[in-house]
Amino acid sequence: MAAVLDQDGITAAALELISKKGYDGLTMAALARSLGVAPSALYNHVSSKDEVLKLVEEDLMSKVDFGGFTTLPWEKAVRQWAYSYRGIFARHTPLISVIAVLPVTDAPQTLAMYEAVTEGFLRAGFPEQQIIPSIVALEAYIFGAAFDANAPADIFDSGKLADSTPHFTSAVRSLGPEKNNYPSDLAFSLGLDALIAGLGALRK
Amino acid sequence: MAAVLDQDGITAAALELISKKGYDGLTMAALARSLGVAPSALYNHVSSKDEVLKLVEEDLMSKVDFGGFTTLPWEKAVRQWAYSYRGIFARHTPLISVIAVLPVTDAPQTLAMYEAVTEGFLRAGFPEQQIIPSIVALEAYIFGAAFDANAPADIFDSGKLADSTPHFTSAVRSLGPEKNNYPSDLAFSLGLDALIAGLGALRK
DNA sequence: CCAATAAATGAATGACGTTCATTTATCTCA
DNA sequence: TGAGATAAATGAACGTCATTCATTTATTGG
Repeated sequence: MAAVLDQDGITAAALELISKKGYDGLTMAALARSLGVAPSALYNHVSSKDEVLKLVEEDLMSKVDFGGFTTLPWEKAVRQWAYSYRGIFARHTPLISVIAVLPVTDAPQTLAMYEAVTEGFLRAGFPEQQIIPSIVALEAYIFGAAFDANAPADIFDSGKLADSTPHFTSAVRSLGPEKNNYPSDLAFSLGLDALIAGLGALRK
Repeated sequence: MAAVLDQDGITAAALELISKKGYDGLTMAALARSLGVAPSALYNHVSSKDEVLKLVEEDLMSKVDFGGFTTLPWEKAVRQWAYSYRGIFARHTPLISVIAVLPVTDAPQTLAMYEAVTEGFLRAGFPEQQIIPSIVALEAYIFGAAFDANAPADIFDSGKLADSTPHFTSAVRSLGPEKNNYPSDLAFSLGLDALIAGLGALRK
């Protein structure tokens, strides 16, 4: 029979569906409909919805910009990589719980990224044993920050409990003249600088 | 009618169910069964499963140890708080996507924690405007690290693609004589030290 | 040209969260 | 004491999912 479907097409359709309807809109039925096919037909090409998510994840990983590790000083390369990584996964937070625990075996794009980042760390003078822990720490921060980037502006509104949390409430107010100015970007930059400085000191 | 149920009982039952069967086992039906009640009875006390998750979250927040902020030097207090926070949520990662985006309004335990942490930062000499961004950065790292703590030991096994990722594969091997020695704890300590050093420099 | 195979179909299944009309027990107040 | 009013529990029913499977259909290779 004419191959209407394949994994690449499914991945592309899933990405488009996610961008239009979000992760709630990503159902096997909706995915099949967008491909003009019955839901059960998808199972000839993927074994489960989880595999669809893995395909999407790999595709996203290939879009993370790690090019700086061959052209820029280490600090700038890390910053560029981290911003790109966070920017992409901030719009795909439901994938983070999958990725963070997913073995890299048979995830070529993910491995390619790790290889490039590792090379960049080596070139910058990191001892080999420090590299993986450093990358893990950076990734943890990036994933956490990706969640943050989706927080509503009023996440720190203490509401009617403001009286019992005076210092916190005042600190929130101090962020700007407008109430509830959530500092996701400022915080990301602040923490990233700290991590870069602290990890950078591990170089020999 | 005799009040068989209330929010505290539901929260406690949910926590026990989670600890025994994990988050997959936390269904409204299972929760009701563990309370000796019909599923629909739960809806007299909570408006949705999401509210159950919020109740669980608040309960966990009350268990995070932020006591050091009144008794220890800032660095040690942050470390104690961060380890406690990560330790608790590492076993509750499905909640992280909820928390990270949940307004603190009407979350008294969460607010109490933020108030204590804010006070600790003030006492340590942080400018008011730097405090919330610093906390946000630390929390991002803690949440990301909580995911990490659940990664399987062989997450970095490059498998048959090892040949195309020589530097990365070698860096992973360098971590220990045994293959696939996942450095979640080492990485957490490394990144946390970096963050503490970097953020600590913001004190006046 | 036929048989093997890959792919698509549609009906069915079993979880799951949630709703709702109804029943049941307790509390309030005359 | 007794009669509402009310809070709480019930069980049946829904709609939405992911997933399975027997069956049909089209293509391909020997």
